[in-house]
Amino acid sequence: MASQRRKAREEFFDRLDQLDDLSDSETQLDTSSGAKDALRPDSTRRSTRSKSVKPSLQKAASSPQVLTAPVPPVTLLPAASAPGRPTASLKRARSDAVPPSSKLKRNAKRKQETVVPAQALIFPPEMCFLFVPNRGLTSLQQSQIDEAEKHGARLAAEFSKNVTHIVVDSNWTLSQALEELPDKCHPTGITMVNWTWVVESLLYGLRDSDQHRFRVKGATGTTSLHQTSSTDKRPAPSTDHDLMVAEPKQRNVGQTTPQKNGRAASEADPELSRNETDKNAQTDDQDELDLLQKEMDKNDPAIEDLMEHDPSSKFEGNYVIEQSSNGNLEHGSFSCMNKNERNRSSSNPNQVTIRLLNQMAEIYDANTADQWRARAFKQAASALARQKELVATEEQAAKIRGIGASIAPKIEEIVTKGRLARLDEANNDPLHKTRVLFSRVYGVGGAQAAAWVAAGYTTLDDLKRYVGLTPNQRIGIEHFDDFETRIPRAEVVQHGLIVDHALKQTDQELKMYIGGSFRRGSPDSGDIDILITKEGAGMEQIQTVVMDTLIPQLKQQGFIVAELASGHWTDKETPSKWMGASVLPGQSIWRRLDILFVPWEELGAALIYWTGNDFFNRSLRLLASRKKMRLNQHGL
DNA sequence: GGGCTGTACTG
DNA sequence: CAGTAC
DNA sequence: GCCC
DNA sequence: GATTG
DNA sequence: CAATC
Repeated sequence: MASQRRKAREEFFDRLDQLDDLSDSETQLDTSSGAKDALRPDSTRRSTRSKSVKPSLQKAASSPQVLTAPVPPVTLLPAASAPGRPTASLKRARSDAVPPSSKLKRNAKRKQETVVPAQALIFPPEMCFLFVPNRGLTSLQQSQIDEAEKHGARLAAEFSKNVTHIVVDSNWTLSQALEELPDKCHPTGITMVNWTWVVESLLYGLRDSDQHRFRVKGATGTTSLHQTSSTDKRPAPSTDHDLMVAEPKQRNVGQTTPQKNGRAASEADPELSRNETDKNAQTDDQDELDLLQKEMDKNDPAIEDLMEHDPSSKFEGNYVIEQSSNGNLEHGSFSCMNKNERNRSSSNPNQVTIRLLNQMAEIYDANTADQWRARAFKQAASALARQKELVATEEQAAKIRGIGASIAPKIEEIVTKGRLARLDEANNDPLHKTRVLFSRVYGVGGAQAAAWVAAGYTTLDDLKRYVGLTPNQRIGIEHFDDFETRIPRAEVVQHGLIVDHALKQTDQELKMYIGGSFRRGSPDSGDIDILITKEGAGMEQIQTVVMDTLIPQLKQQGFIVAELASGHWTDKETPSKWMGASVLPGQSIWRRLDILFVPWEELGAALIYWTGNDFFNRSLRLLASRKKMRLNQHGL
């Protein structure tokens, strides 16, 4: 029986291994084999908790019957309408014993190389920096400059021949920066970079300045002002590969465990040719590879550590799950098994339809809290997003999986009339609009919104004045716009760097990853998801260090400005996440920041979860459950 | 008809 | 426990 | 609302 | 999908 | 096999 179980799990992973990338409505994920390997019980899963498995072997029925629990009675009070069905609680058999048997050598090796003496020289003596601006600096900037100096940076007080690098505040444009410089000086041949370059170099070793994100805003070339470097001819050269996340334009060339490939990678790794897809991009690929390689040779823990590497964590069986008989499962319909078609939303001919369908979903979310109907509309919209052609007729629409008898005619209606009566109806209803508005506040959902509307409130201001808001809701209202503003990818990095910096001061061994849409390669994100882990560490240790040291420090620094949820210790459970808000130095907009405490053992599963997206996770978990397994953020 | 992911935090 | 969020 |  | 007619 | 649950 135990072996059957094991086999099932093996198969589950094998299937996953066949995937090149994941389905995602917006972006493509470079499925890191890292995550998969991490989750995979290293091939020969020895009797995972098998004793605990045995007793409950009877049948799936022994596992939480909650699955069939009746929907609780719905009361008439608006606020109480349609509560979610209680979810099954898992029987958990947490194993904290059983140390990882085989650390991957890969990792061990990497480890070694990674350890850099604290005060290593980062900037070679021939470099000379001029910072722009070089007065009126924020304390953060000043300390960064100090730090740079400690690591070998030579500073110039003003422009001179000696200057090799002009470092411009990341928020400044090129023209702004030039005004700071003497007119006559023509910084030809001098490298212009933005501040990020220095910060990243400090944290991770000298960065290649010839990268997009180090460009001064408004500059055309990557580096030298008037030097037209031929490397800039291509429209979008290397972007983020040292971030090791989804490569926006082409298939990910780099291995997910690049450090292992060493030089050989660029030569004749069969893996690479397998990945080769775009003949025209050959040179680009080569260049990118070289760049990537350079980074790897320098082998900084680099941002690579921020997001992705091969953690070689291993999974410890956590759940007592049932293996009843069960035959084979056809899985033609799991979106988690599809590649992402990368149909850029901007170019999707069904754009309008998608938007309206999503609005329909919003209605059911906020108005009637009908999660299933809302879900159906969202899935239908998502299905349309995957179409390459305009879907104009009911017949066309009905063929698409996820679109049925009710939505199909709506699609035709939208395409022919440009509008949807049902939606107009709702939009003309001020009560509906107010409900939707209210439920957009952080901490307010459909039920609360409906209750407030029913009580006669119509504006956010009303709520502030007359309603007993929870602290979180108050923050949600105060920063309503902030929290709805998308976060540019570059800013996500900034937040990540600040956290990472503080992290390293706390304990060099702590590692962090940025997850969420950032990790999926999105050009912008709704919030910032950060996973913190440490080799060999458990949840308690990480939670403690983060809550006792990291968070207070970041608060004191003014970076963390709000705490929305931080959990509390109980007899049995250690808090596993922190949610709050952060602000970049010198800025005013608050960003939603989530920090997750991830035990080393669970890194793989945690990465899967926190990389998402929603649809992907749900699909993958559903797939697991059909196989009589359960997947969550802790493991399979 | 019955399922639709599975969990954590707040009040 | 319901509501909300991830 | 969709799917099985 | 299972049941029903 | 389609309609129904």
